[in-house]
Amino acid sequence: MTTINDVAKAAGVSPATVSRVFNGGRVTPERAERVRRAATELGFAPNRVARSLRTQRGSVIGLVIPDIENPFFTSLARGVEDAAQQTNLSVVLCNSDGNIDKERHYLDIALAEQMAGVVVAAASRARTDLSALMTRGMPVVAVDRRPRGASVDAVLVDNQHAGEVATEHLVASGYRRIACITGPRGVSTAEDRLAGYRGGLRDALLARSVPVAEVEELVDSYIRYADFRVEGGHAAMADLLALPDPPDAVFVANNLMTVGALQALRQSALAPPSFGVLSFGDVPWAGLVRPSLTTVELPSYDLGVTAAGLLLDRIAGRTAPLQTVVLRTALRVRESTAGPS
Amino acid sequence: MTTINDVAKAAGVSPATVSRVFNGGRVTPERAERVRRAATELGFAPNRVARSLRTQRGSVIGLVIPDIENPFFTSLARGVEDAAQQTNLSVVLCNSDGNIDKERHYLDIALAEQMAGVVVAAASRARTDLSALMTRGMPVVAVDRRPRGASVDAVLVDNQHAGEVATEHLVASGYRRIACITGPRGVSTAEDRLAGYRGGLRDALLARSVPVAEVEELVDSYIRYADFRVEGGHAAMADLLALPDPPDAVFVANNLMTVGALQALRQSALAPPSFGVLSFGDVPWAGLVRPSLTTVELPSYDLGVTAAGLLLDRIAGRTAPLQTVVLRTALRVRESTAGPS
DNA sequence: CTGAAAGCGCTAACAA
DNA sequence: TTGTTAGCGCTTTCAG
Repeated sequence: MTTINDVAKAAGVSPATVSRVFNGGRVTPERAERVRRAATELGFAPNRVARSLRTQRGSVIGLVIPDIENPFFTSLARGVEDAAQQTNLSVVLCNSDGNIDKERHYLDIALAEQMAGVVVAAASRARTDLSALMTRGMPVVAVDRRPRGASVDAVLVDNQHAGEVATEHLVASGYRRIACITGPRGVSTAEDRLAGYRGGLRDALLARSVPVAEVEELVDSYIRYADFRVEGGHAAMADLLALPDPPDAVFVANNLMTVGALQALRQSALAPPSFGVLSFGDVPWAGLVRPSLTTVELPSYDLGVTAAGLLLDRIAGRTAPLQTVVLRTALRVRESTAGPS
Repeated sequence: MTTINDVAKAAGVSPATVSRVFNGGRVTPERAERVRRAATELGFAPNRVARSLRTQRGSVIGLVIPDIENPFFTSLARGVEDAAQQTNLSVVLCNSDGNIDKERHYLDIALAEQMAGVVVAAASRARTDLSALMTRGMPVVAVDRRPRGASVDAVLVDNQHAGEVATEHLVASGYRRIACITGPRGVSTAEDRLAGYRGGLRDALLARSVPVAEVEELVDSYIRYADFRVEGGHAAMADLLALPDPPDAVFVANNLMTVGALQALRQSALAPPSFGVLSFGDVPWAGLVRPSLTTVELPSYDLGVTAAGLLLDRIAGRTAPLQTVVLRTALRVRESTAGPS
């Protein structure tokens, strides 16, 4: 392995000068040129590990997400990677599986590895603990969810608003008994999307002059909490269909659960659009299924790019006050919510 | 940041002893206990960067793939990550986009970062150059494609055999004019799948007593080379449909192009299974589209696990001769190839 | 502008 | 078994 010393010797300068050439220090053009030539000749590339040790700052950022196989995070990851690449930073992929312990393990590694920073889609809003990173001054940006009480930059989507818009769309399409399958209790994204659903549906019921007293009970009876996974969506849908007065449409709070819900519907010989289905979170194949699927499109790639951008700024030393960026969603209407009958 | 020295001081031992405690060296239980206690009290975690510099071997492996957004690689990546995690190695994600230069850049970083090893799905069989890594003794495992002339362990699937099986299935289902959309010329996976198609179809035609002289020409006329991407699949399918005697079924050599092909079919008001569609490479939604999609299922997750396993063995010092592991595919028959009529 | 020298935190000989 | 010592390759004062 050729080191900075080899290059220095070959170019007839000191190691310090070589270092300066590679880090934008002031060196006379003539010597700089000599150094550069020697470097290419010897096939020299600075040893990042040594540099990291010396500067106490690595050239790697961590990306902690629940699961890269969820298309939402796949795309987010790609955004982070593309943005990081611009600044010559590498991305370490960490799948937490929504498991608090696994997540903590990765955060510890981020510290031990002296990573330059971390982008984290927290496993839990309440229990994810970023304080160790903060204490050591490691830049952190939260995406999708912001851990409670953590003072970090965050990039989010307006879940509640999107949930409301989605529900209103189902109402407007003529569905009357609209159910909601949301994520685990206590997970902010799940709660927010549910809140949007609640708001949208409550308004609709009141407009239909359902007595105020009955509204809450009616709304509640059509809500199921699941786990943001395929199986959970399946079980919840099956449960809803077993109701004495089953729903005629469902707002599913994430893409994975939508897959499960569709399976359950099929097993009951039900299909959109006579049974309305609206998925929160796009899936790559939404336009291909027959009928095509109406979705709330999340800007997952941009979420990644934006989060990485914020992180890179912090790494570069920006000291501005904390920011929260909220990216907008878009309701993409397709066939699965064309209306009953 | 607490260092090994702080712990040593607190425990009343030498830094070397602390190091040994954390690396399985021989230390009397009593002192080891004292060290461990001091370590937890001080919240000490060994600095991986310093260790990497000292040992010349990092605790990070590189994963170089064309694109994490391709579900095949998503799943492969997850497999690699899961396997690496077992050994406390982290995975750096590198998307080459099939671009030779981007790929080389990442391989250079692997060197500079002193990564413990690299799993690579080469951008090009002919042009991907692993020699720099080999020279420096960095363990490398190839997945999916094996760069020409590189002496590395490899984990592959039997593309040709799978292509043959797929084609035979289309024949058996009653389709008569079976086309093939494959990947770029010179890409081994594309060529192998095509070879399988050729073999399968040739046999079928001969069995149908088509004159030997005509067979090759017939087969060739239904072959299109595309780029393994959605757009390419779309264009190729459109082109095939414009033929005077258009095909009645198509074998598409990867999942992305299948999406494009399906779009093109839809635009021509054609649909499976009257027009047979068989995709090489599974897609998460294959069972959900209507009609559901017959696919050659690739063991992408296991490909990742196996490759990482091989790599970890090498990192651990295995010196056994080079291995090539071929994982088997499975034809998953669904509705899209139920037959014409 | 340039070079000498001092480590960053850790591990691996070598001695004891 | 334990401690001492000498770096891994780089950056960064501090003199010159």
